[in-house]
Amino acid sequence: MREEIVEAGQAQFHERGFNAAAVKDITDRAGVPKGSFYNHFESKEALAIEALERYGVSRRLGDLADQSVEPLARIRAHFEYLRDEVLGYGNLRGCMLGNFTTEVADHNDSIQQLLKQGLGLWAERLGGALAEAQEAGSIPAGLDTAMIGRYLVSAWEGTLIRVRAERSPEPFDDFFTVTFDTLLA
Amino acid sequence: MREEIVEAGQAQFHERGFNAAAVKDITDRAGVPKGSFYNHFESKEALAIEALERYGVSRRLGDLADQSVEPLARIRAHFEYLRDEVLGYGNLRGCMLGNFTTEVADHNDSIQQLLKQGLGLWAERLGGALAEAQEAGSIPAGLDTAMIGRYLVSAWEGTLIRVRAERSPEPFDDFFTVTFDTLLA
DNA sequence: TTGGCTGAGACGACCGGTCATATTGGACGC
DNA sequence: GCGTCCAATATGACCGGTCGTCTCAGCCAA
Repeated sequence: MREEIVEAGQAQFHERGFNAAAVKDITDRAGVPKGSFYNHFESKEALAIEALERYGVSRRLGDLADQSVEPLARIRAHFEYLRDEVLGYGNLRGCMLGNFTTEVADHNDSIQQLLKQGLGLWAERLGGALAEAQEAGSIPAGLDTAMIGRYLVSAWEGTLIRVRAERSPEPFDDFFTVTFDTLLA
Repeated sequence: MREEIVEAGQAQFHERGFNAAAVKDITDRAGVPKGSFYNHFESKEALAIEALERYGVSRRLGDLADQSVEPLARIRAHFEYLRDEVLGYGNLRGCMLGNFTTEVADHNDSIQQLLKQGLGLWAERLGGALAEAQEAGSIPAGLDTAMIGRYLVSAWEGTLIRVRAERSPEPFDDFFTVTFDTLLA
């Protein structure tokens, strides 16, 4: 039962956002009685924290360190994976890390800390793969790879905002073209 | 009285987001009785739409077309203006366009349309200034300026997400350095 | 019988919106 | 200029609904 609640929670938070996703919506989706919720979670916030942690894992940051794939190709595949997920949602929902930052982070220190770590880790992993790409001579030698990694997190999160505003995958094209054909070329 | 409500609405929506900003919070902040609200606005959503339009105007996109300033300097000044505003909020709040996109756009077509237009206009203006900079020889000749304009909107919105997650202005440094010293250099 | 777990529904707070009544401002007539 | 009337606006209590959380009666296993 607990597992069903976590999955349902993640889906509802992702789809509606934290405030608009009611505990009742989550338990309905999980097919469990609403009263049972507090037998498993201390609060709605506690579930949100667990859902965010699960989401972070599903970003598959490990792929960015996969030595069997060329660094630049890894980075591209990573963003393609993320893009394809959003395409599967019909260009809705965005990224849970970005969504929660926007809706919750200013007012909730626990969640803000978690998001800071999550986004920071992602940027770091990107920076790592970029450094490898630089060593391999795939990207210009003068780039500060840690900084570019951070910039790409920004560019990606913003791309998702545009995808949602436009309800179109076209901003992804901008991201891939400018990132790989201009910035990293 | 109506003006007070609009200003209070904009402040509350910006600070708390659409769902968490109650009509009562807005009227309290405006110093008007709650019942008066519906004499001036049909609904909370109607106020949000007006607040968003006001916010769009306050982005001062006209500055991007100011012929008395060099194009690249205009662009930089434009982002510095936006950055300074966020610094004034203590690295909280983000951009209302991005915030509403994240929280509301998936579920509200009217607001989604408005946000699409708002972000699109901004990208277009940036693209225009970039094209001028390119003609002036300030940025590389091979760049697709319209696409870069769109990419910069993404990079900026994502930068604001990181600023909020980290509660730190450092992501702005990444933005300015990578944008002006790498991407447009 | 006892102890632990479960879950339906109660609880108090909050929400957007309504509406009967009160107040105000402007137009008109003297 | 002043008084009256009416339309417009203001007001705050109320409405029905939703919300996160908690409680306690019921159930089940040992």
